[in-house]
Amino acid sequence: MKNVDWNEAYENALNERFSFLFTKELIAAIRENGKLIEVAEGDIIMDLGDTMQFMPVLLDGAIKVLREDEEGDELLLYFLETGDTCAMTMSCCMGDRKSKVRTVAERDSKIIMIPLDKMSDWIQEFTDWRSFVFDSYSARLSELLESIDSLAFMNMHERVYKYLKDKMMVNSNAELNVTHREIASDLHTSRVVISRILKSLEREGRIALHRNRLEVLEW
DNA sequence: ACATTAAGTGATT
DNA sequence: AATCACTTAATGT
Repeated sequence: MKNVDWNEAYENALNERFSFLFTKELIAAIRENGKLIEVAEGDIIMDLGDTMQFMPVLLDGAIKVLREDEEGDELLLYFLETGDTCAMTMSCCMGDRKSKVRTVAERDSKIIMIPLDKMSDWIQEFTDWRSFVFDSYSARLSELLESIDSLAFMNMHERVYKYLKDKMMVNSNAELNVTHREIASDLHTSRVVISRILKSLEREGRIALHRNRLEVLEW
């Protein structure tokens, strides 16, 4: 995780990706106040208990958001994609400033960090910022409900397949660099169970298996 | 050649 | 679906 300076390429990316969402004035304010960071795949961006000082806006890449218990067992909540922001930070603005989730870079990503003290100002000042914040909050809530549904109503077989499809979507790649162990950890089950399910998906011709890698053939 | 790590599988609960 | 126990396969040193 490293800080980078704004340059033309980043400004262009900001303009391109957000011009249909944000006004010129807001984009200028983001450019003025936002700090840029780059993270590499696998980097932990925020961990449990970390104090939030910035609201992250994903400029490029993908991030996975995980819950963790005392023993270190994880559960994937959802993925964030370009243009998304973290709902945890928003709840932090309303009181508790400690993160209750862990965020890990799913792939190399670029993030704009907005200082939290801008949040309340901007919500009053820019209607487009206000919509963005509330829309993001509601989108994250929907995703959370979706993950509760899959946890409560889907069997492991379906959950694994959904996981693969989601992962494929955020990486825009049908080839996934992932181990059985990692999937097991994200879905909070054992490696053996994942291996068996993946094997049966392979027999159905829906995926191809390799070491440290698998390919989704049908979706 | 050897160690380490990932993945496959039968048996049991 | 989870766990154990063991095997096989791939990869690094």
